[in-house]
Amino acid sequence: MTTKKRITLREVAEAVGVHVSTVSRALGPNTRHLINSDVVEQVIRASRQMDYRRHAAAYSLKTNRTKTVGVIVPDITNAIFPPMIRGIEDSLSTAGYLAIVGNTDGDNERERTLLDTLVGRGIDGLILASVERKDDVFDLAASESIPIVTVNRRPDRDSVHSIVHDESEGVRRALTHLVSLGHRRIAMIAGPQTLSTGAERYAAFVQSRSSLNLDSDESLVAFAQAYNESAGEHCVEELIAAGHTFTAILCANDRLAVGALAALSRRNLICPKDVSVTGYNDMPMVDRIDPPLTTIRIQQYRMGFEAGSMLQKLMNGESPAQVVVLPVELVIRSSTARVLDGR
Amino acid sequence: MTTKKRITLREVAEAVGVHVSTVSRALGPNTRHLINSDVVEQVIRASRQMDYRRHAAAYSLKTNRTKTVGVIVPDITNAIFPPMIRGIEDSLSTAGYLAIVGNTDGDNERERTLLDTLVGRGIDGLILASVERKDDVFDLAASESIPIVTVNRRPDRDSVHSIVHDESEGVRRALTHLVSLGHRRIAMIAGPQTLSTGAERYAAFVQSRSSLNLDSDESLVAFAQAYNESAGEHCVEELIAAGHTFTAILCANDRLAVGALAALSRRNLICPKDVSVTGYNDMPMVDRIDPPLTTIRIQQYRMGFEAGSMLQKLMNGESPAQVVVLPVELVIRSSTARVLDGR
DNA sequence: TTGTAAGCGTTATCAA
DNA sequence: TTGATAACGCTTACAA
Repeated sequence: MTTKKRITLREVAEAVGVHVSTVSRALGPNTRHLINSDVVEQVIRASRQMDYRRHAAAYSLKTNRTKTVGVIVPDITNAIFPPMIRGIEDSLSTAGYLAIVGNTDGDNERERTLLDTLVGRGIDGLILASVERKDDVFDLAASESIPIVTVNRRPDRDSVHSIVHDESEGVRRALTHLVSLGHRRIAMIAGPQTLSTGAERYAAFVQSRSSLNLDSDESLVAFAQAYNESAGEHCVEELIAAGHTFTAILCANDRLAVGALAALSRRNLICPKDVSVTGYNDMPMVDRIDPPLTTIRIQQYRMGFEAGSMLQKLMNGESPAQVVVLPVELVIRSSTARVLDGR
Repeated sequence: MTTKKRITLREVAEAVGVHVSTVSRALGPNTRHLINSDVVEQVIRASRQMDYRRHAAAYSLKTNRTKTVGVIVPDITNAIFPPMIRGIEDSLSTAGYLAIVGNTDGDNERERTLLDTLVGRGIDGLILASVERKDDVFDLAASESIPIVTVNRRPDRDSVHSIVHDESEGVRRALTHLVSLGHRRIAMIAGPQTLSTGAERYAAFVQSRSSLNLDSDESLVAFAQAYNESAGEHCVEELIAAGHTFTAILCANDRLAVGALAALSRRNLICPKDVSVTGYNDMPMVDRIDPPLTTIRIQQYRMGFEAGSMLQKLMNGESPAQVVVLPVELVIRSSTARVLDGR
């Protein structure tokens, strides 16, 4: 119950026997050089010993910087986000920034309120993992003219800083892999076309399919309304209902793939014997499901880390590369297999 | 690119033609009554129209309150936490509090750093979901004399405010359910005994087992080192290796149960035909696994909400009930079935 | 009912 | 190299 009193600059100054401003300067890495090094030494020792910690509010009031950035994710439950957040935190904390992460559950209203609270608190920067191709919240945030970086997705707009993955390459690899196993009639469960990942993966599919000379039947594509399991199930039903045959399904996302797997087994179609399935993201646990999922691995942690660094540059007034495109990797597991009968 | 300028009290005051302090009072719900209601009206209208927002740092500096609370969870990936966090946020936001949630991944060092950053920033209160029975971080936080509420778990200490569930009742229900299906030899996978939930559920098992007159063979209990799937698998191996027979396993947690299921099927034991399994928590997805898990449902959202309310009372200097114990519910699904042969 | 003024802990400008 | 001082935007005695 020892109510620790907060130590202020003034107290440190008194202890050392110098003026407050001297202490302030001695403690700031950028102003330290102005002060006699013995004094700096003394000040640092004293502040350490007295357990001085800068009063964040006072600092903010004076400098108008909070050393805080907001992070908005669509769904914290989605296992790809925690590693990403960790990456963001790790890169930001080195420079003394704190990340406040908020979760929108895809609710646009909630996202707006969240942004409002964050801006109200005064954040120095914003990382958006939730952005849609046309995004009010992004526009709103941008109009506040605080630095923004989007991760994983990007809006249909120029001059947006973002960290994304090489979507075409990912789709191309998955498709090439399937083709190398003898598949020719390959269906796709495409993601929401309102998201850049959804649109780009679909475009890449169309593109790669033709460059690989595959049957390009439009009815072999089902569009999911959301990146979740039930949308995946629904799409499989749709594909089957359309009456077309296929020996493989390329899914725009692991959760869609998980749903697809469930729907297939409900139809007594065995994966991979009857139909091969690929996912996208390599989220945690997909190596533990039945069958372990062949998927495209993205760099979750790194994506976050890079976003943090990019944002820091922006906040320092530098001009980092506008877009960083991270490479992806094909992870082959047991949900894909050689096609059985010649076709 | 319209750099919106921040509106200050002074500007609102000028617009209305009164003094800053009048505006301040008119805007504060507690001081509003001091001001002529016409003026209040005017001030509110003006501030709305000018989009005034209180400068959080200035407010904090003056009042020494940040309207911010820290929330520390062990593992955000664990699906029981997001609903809980949502509950916390919802209850706190009504009073203008912002929750900053941090994730420790069970890393004690990280937890300490996190607490440090939070305290450094000045939080008005703390919610700990990560607490162990003996917990340095809790002690540290307590020594800062900021209000703390623990959720879901509690330390072995008196005078700790917390929201927990009725663990004995939960275990009792699960066990009674199994007994009602004819099971007599029931194993337990107990959770880490360093956590209150682990210890309490184990104690309840021992207690209920004797009051139900079951075989009380100590080797029918395996202790998991952590609440995760691999620990669950490991424990099943241990139980089987011990060579004892059992027709059911009561698991201290859903993730342990998921692991147990995996291990059983690897041993070609069918659940629930050969052995019934129960979980604990009713976390998302356990109704989708194979077989859908019989489990004890805890109130994740409500737990968070109550924690938020309790903390608010504490922060207001009130004295809420020290411990709130929430009731649990048995959810019967397909992982439990009547025992086959008389035994 | 409203105004005055002090002060929260910093940083930054200016002088010394 | 250091000190004095003002200012950041707000709340809150105290006065009027």
